[in-house]
Amino acid sequence: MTQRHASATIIDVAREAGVSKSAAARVLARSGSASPQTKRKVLEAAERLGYRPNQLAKAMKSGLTHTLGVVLPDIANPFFSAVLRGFTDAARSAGFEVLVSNTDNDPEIESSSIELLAEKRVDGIAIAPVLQEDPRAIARIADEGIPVVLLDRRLPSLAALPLVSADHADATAQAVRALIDTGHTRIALLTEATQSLEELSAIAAGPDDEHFALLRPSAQRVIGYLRALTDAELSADEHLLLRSAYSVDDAQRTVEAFLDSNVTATALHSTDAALTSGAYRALTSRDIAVPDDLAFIGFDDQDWTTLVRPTVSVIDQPRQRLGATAATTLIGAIRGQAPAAHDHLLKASLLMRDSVSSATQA
Amino acid sequence: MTQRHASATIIDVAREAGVSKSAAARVLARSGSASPQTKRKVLEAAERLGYRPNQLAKAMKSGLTHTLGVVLPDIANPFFSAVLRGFTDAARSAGFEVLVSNTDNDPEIESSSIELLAEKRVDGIAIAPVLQEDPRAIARIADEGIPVVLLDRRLPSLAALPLVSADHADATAQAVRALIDTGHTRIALLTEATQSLEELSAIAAGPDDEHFALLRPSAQRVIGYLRALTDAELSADEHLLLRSAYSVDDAQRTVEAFLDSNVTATALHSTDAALTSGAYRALTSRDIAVPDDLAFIGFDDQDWTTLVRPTVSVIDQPRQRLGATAATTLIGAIRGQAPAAHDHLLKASLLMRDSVSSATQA
DNA sequence: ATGAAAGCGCTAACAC
DNA sequence: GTGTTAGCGCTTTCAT
Repeated sequence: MTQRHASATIIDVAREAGVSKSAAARVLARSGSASPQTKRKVLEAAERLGYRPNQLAKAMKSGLTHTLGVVLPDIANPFFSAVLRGFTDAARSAGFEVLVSNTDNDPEIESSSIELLAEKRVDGIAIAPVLQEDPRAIARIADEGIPVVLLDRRLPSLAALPLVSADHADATAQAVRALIDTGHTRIALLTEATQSLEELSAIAAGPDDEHFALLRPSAQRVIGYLRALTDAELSADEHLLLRSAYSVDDAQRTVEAFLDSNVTATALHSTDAALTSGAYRALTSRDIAVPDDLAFIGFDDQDWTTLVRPTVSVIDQPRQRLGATAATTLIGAIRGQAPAAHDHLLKASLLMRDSVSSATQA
Repeated sequence: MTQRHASATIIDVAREAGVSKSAAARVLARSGSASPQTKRKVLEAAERLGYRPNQLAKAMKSGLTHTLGVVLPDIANPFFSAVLRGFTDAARSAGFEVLVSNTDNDPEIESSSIELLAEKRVDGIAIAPVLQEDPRAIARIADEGIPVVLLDRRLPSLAALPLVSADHADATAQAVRALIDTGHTRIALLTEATQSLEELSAIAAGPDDEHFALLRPSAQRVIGYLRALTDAELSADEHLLLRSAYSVDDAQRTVEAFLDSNVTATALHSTDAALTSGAYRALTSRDIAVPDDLAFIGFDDQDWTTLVRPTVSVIDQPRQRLGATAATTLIGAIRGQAPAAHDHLLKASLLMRDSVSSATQA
């Protein structure tokens, strides 16, 4: 059976059916008209030959590949793999395939990936951009009119592009509010943000303007923290802002140092997945009784959070929905629809579990 | 700046440079020869116009898209997302892009995905096939000469296709041997396999023949268990084979029922990721002291296994390497190289942690 | 060294 | 209703 490659073309089908190329094309693409006879002959010939339309040729004619590109830092990361899942599902149900790229947060790889996707003529691209100064590859394709949507984060020079992300400030605010509601007033926040408390406080006091919109997710989350405190008439304390790099180990060290210090807090919220793992390790290594000595709310619904005891309360981002929204936004743009909104900020939700006691405490 | 779509073509470049289409083509593809002058003029024109080669057109001519397809049950599953990561990395460094599809273990979706990938003329396809009777879509593309490699599992009717997977039998044997070495003789095995102990024992007693090769991963793992027992002159006990569906909840129920029964065991090994989570939950819910009351070895190096106390020993499959091997095998086949081996069975490794006591026990 | 022209598989006017 | 033809962007003989 092993026949050599080269599947039948529309010409082969036409010959086999004894009709012209265009007659065959019309039947196969169900466009134009054809007599029942022709239709039958063509369909049978196609069946017999195992005809399979060549989408490359179609794309050359139509200018549409029905393929979307998605550029992510690391698809092995649970957050992005869930986003990708949502993205591919939404794409598929709209008749699009998905070309994926990893960047490992390397600007070089990012731009070459984007360039390649553009050469393959994808109809649109979703990008969780590397946080860098000069994302010229992104700017270029956007300039050329290829639909682009930003995922999870925005870059200052790319303010014009639509964004799909979680509402980072609200996410953290939810966690902090929940802690305040259960009686906590000394709430530590583990963050990747590097801005000073003054700087962040100034932005938190203002509206959600451009200044705010251009902050990284980590900084926006701190803003949510500060606003929740302010709403409850609590004041922020520099010593409760624990700074860590995006790394489990660094987060663990940071939290351990905090626990070993004489700064007191009754609750801790960590603002991303890696920080949450690191913080949890620190709590374990220092034998902290959770929630009695310290209440804890993590970030992202990682599977271990319900495997450990006590189970860990978390802020859960709608990961698959983020991906799906990015895909549908892109597809809308491809179809020439005016976007319903420039940005899509999806709300995260708080999953309350045992690492926060429900009882109000002193 | 927002100019309308349609990037410059080679004709535009030729005109801008004042040379013929073919001259421009030769320079841009660095094939054939061209005078230094022509070269310079063309390159400058291309630069000025922001020329970007159209890979669709190239593919139409060459018959090669430099795109690989990969069809997986669920890319949000950590095992497959790691495999995908390895796959895309290897593909990219060989100059290939990757088109992904999820099947959700639905045969319909699988075949339509494969069909679509074939229509897009991918150069090769890696598939972790849905376990079903009649994978005709796979058989068809393989018959047509499109390079195909199977990932993680093989289907009876697809014995001719190359396979890249972990050495499942060896993986479980490693775990069981380690338990035996620390003094255990009553070792329970949590498995998805549904075959009877007799049937499996018969296969375990034989060589790694076709019969063995066509078993599902879960059954191959049981074979490894049986062989490790035999090697240590221990006999298998039906009661120690705990059967569960592929689901955390079912695994938890199964293990709880076992713990509540009067069957005794001093060690437990769970043979895939979901079963491991479920088993761990059961151990927690029944307050089993690990490793003192029961030693435990899980499957797949999930991140929670080092977050819980005691940390959980696991069998770790080389996930990214599986993906990378699939990609390189495929690319080799595309380039017409005879495969180094029909199958690639990669060894898993045992990560010894605290859920097994190092001391030999009675 | 360079240009003209054919063709990859398909679609869409346009005639008949 | 059906066939002829041009052309999407590129590569590649083949002359010149």
